[in-house]
Amino acid sequence: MTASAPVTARIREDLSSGHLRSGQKILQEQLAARYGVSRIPLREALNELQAEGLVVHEPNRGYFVAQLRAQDMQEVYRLRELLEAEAIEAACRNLSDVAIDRICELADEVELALSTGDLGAIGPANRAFHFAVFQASGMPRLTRILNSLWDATDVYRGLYFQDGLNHRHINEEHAALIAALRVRDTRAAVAAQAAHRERSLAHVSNQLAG
Amino acid sequence: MTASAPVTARIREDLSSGHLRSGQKILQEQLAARYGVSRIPLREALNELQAEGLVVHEPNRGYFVAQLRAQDMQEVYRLRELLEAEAIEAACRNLSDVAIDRICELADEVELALSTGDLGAIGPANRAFHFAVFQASGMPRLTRILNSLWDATDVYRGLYFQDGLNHRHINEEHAALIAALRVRDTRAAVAAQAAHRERSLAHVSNQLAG
DNA sequence: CCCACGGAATTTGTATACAATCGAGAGGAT
DNA sequence: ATCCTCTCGATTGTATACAAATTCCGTGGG
Repeated sequence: MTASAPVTARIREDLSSGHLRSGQKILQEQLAARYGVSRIPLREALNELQAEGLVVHEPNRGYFVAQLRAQDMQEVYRLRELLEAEAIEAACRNLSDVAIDRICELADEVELALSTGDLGAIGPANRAFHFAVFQASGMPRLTRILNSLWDATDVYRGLYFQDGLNHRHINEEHAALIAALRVRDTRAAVAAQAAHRERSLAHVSNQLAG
Repeated sequence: MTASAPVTARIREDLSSGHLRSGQKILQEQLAARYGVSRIPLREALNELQAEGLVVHEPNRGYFVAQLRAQDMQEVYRLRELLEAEAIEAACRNLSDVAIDRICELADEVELALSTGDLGAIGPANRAFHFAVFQASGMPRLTRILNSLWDATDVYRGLYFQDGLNHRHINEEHAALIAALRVRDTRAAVAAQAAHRERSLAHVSNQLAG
């Protein structure tokens, strides 16, 4: 999709900024006008978001913003726990040394973005890093599902990176993951990813509560 | 979607019948004419199928039938293994006795469809049975992902039910699953589901090889 | 003989226009 | 007064129409 990809991104922004509120009905014409496109690419974007569970669709009634409760959040993280472990185990079997070097570079980019405070770049850099690992699993469906799960909570993760207290932990945990991958210590790699995820979950849970 | 739901079903048929072949480019106008609709609901259907991995989309180049290899099949079944175990464990915690009775009825419907040889009804009945269990997990995203994984291989499962030799196994395995659920024996329930799935995988693998 | 280039034709992506459906609100019956 | 029904407005879903992109094929050059 050429026009619908930017639209998808803008809907995500409106979701995280609160312009689109939980449970609210989505007026297609109005949103399309807001984004300066017609209803057709908007609907394409909404369908994509529906696959991620961010909006729901009822035939002849339209799209609604999904209501994310703490329970949903826990489900997403539980699924991530299962699937990321699988991805990392497979990646450990597949990763070449040069691929690990590449992943290391991506971690450096995250560190750079964190230190310079380039808020817009942190999220994408972090995602690029983690998904370089996931993709190494050689399991494209798994990677796609994980993408979808990350998207489902991305909305709430924005503020996580802004809190400077987290920066050191993030870099340390990334380093631990890479170290484990280098020596093909599957268990340690899975554990590093788990610790990383738990911290994120804790933050997002607070976010949702507050 | 009102018009695109039937279209999705017809694309699935064309996929399983071989009218749409692996890797083939999809000509939207041609397919839309074949189904007697415009390109818009067709595209909605294709997007849904893309989320399931049955077709792939390249911007400004169009949709292509995904190429399923044995490796992809194994990925799908591995993911099912992980996720169905999770779903059944959660279901074991949630299921009430009356809910189990309902599931039992669904198993009876499968048995009925098998014995009467109502080929069109077996697949949906079987799915209704298994997803009644999955839904009891109370994890809507998990259920949706499983749906998507089942859809991805449904195309190849058609012939599985037609082979009368499988009927007895299917009924026995369903009964074993229900029995385990009744006494909340999580491990046995997961094992029953696993045995059921393995048999299906074996059949589908042969299918793909031949 | 092979490769690169350019333009026409096909095909995709999007905007506009129209038909079908849903829901709110007025009006009347019980 | 409350509930039901019907109508009208608003909104969705789909068809048609048009612009942008890509692919294919023929031509010219190396």
